[in-house]
Amino acid sequence: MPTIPEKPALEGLEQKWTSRWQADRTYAFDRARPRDVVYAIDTPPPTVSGSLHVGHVFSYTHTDLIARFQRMRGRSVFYPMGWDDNGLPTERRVQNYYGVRCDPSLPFDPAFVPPAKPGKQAISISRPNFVALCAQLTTEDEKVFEHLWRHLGVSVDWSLTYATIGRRAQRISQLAFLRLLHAGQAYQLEAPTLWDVDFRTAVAQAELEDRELPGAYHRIAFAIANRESRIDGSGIGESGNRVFIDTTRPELIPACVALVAHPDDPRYQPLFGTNVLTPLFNVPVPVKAHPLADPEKGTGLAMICTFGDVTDVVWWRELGLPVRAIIQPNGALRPVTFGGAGWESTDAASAQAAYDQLAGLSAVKARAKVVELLKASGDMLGEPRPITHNVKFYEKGDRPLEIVTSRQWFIKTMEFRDALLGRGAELQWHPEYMRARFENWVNGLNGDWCVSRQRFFGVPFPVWYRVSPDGTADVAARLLPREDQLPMDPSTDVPDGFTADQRGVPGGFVGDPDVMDTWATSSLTPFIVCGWETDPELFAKTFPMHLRPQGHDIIRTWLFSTVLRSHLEEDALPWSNAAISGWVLDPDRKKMSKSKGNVVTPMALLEEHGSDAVRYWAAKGGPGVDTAFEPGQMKVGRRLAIKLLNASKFVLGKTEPVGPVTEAVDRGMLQRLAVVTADATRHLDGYDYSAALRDTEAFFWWFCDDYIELVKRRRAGDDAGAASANAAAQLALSVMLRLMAPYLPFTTEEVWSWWQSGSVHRSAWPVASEFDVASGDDRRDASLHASAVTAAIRQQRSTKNLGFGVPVRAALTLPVPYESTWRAIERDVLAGNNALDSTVTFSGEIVLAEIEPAPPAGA
RNA sequence: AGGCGCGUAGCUCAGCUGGUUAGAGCGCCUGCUUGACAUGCAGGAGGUCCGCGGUUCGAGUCCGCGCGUGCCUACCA
Repeated sequence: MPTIPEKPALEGLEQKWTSRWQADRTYAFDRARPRDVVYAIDTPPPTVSGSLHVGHVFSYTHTDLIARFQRMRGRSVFYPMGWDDNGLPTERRVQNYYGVRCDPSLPFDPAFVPPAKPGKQAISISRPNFVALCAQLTTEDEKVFEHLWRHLGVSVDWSLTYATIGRRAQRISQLAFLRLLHAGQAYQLEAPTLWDVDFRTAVAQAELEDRELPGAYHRIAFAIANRESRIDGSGIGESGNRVFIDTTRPELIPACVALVAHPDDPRYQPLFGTNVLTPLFNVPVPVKAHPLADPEKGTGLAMICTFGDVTDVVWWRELGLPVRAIIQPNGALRPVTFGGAGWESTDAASAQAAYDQLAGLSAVKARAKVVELLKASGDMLGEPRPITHNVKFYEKGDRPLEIVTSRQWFIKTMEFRDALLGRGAELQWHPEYMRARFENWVNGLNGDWCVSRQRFFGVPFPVWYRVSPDGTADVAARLLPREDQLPMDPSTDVPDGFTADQRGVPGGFVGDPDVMDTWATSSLTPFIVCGWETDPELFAKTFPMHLRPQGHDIIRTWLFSTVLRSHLEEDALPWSNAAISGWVLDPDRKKMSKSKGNVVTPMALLEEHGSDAVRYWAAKGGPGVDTAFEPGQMKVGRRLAIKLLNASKFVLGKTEPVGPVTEAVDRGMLQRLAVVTADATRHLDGYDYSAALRDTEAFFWWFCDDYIELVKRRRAGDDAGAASANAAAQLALSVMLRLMAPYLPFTTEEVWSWWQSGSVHRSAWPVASEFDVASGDDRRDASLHASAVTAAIRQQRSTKNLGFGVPVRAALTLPVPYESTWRAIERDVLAGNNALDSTVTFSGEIVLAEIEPAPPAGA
């Protein structure tokens, strides 16, 4: 006999079942099972120092739907969770939380304890102390995150957790790096690099974002050094001995190394090959021709600086120009001496006088100063013309990126572009069209991947250098650790053959000061979780993995870099499927974001509506589809869950007698459910969880509103008809609970526990053979006809204002095909509609009902 | 500027390979204590399927053009 609560409710189900699942290891991965039944998921490790938002709940639910479906289909689901604690967001949080800053020159202080409250002045601490604080804080954050995921019902195996800064991740990151280095696929190069002047670190192309910024065109005169080359045309000064450029960055005039125009631009033909003089500084610079110069833009003549933007880098490289760098890593203009090599000027004294007013200023302040100087010298035509333009920023940065020449580590990507496109074609995308995002990105790559960051809380490069007699690092003389020494930190570990006191001294060694880009570690999540190079047995069973779920915003970063690393190390795709979730949009159809102040705290949301209700909303947002944040949908989900409790209570409230399923309405119901099951299975196999939910949900409501209403009186008896109804209803309930288990894991588990042993989440996904008790004929029409006649009678009741409590007589006109089903459904239809009797004629094509109140009993 | 989505009821969305009078839920209106559920049930109103062309016996669905909207990429002179 089922044990059913008097008043079933959703409240408290999350607590009850999360602890039970944990105790029973319901979602534990069984590594003893063979590879062909494993289903491995590489789920995004959330940035643990960031805040969780509704988007996380949305997309992690999608992943969990697939995980639960695959588990019920008999797969051994490998579903680990990671924490992305590596990198800048954590550093920032630690700095603010404790009021500290990292100074790598300081020695480790084992006695350091952070202040209870951050002081006004940031305390400088050593790198090991700083990293320890990062680790401490992220551990706290991880607990909060894990609690939320458990509360949401994500069926992760929590014994498989990893952190991207953890020992395991560090070892694999360093090992993979050394392999790339040995293979010649990682290299170090001194090159112009995108640089954030606040974080003082290099950043990669993938981390850029454009922001619209107000700016202004300044029309600036360059003197034509050779007076013979007179030219005409627009943009050229009337006097003929000056040419004009438009620039938004006049402060870079001292860094100008050439002017450039399109080779076919008639206005500037005479200038090509000649020199002009920069204003204020009188530095001779050549006028070059290059097809990238746009005749339509500005005056058609551009100033090439080292370096104002990425186009400058292209011009500089392709035209073989010298470097005249003025922006320092901190963003300030560095001191320069005019007249010396590389800074030749026809008037060094006045150049120096001008520049001395700029040195030490930030770019923005220097700009204002240069404008002032240009106005005074008469080299600026008119006033600056305000424009808005897009400027490249580091996605986490506050000031526009500069381009600074520095020594950085790179991983080769450019030579693998075609191979990566091939991998993108090989990968199954859900939805299919997301592949275009990947191809778009790969086709647009303009350089190898810069992986070094001048930061602290990250995986160090496992490299030392010999120190030259002059005390500087000899970057050509690398000292590498053995693989069995990993993970290591070159700032504290000592290379073989050296002693600690040789650090930094001539003839000694020094560690590479940089850490890896977070994506250099995050791109290895399949390796970290599958035990690459550490657990060959596990690796063979889980890699390549089956599913990478993620948002479309990180296709260019996470997905791309993971495909690259897997291609380089294993010559394979890291996973066979990528399921891409959409955005969560606010009611104005804008992406939910903190800055808009429209972010809802996920935990509050789960507590308000219930986890199953929130999951329902998330599940309705199909793969890749941007979905509105809609509490209304969560209420619908909640109603569904409550309805499931109540309907289950009703079905299980009377389980006897049971017998063969003989009645047409029962058989038709089961036959329809068999179709629903097949459809839902097919949809989920294709990662279309929302379509599967739609089918299942629609059937469930029909089951409640029509089927149960039709058979509840027959079922109340104890004859063969009741036995048929009981058997059918219980089978249907079992199937529906399992079909809904991935979506409503708490509710379905609760009901399952009333009458079944074990977890519904470990039960078998319904299959066709379960419906054999109703096979052999096709009674689906009978069940549909019963519904149609019921609808017609209900409409009459409503029109004539006859409540259900009023017994009626019905005169029915039914379409001819009903002749074959009517006899089999008549009893249920009449009972289910409180109709005492009926007269029926078969004609026409639509169902017509006329009803009148039946005479009172005994009349 | 290119690429990719999207545009269907007041709102949020389904409508697969083209096939009767275009669907669901929410909201709205009108009723109903019917023995699981008023956290419920029944009924109803509500649509030029963005526009214009084309293919077809037939187009919400396929093709072209346009408009609107969102994202990705490019655009820093």
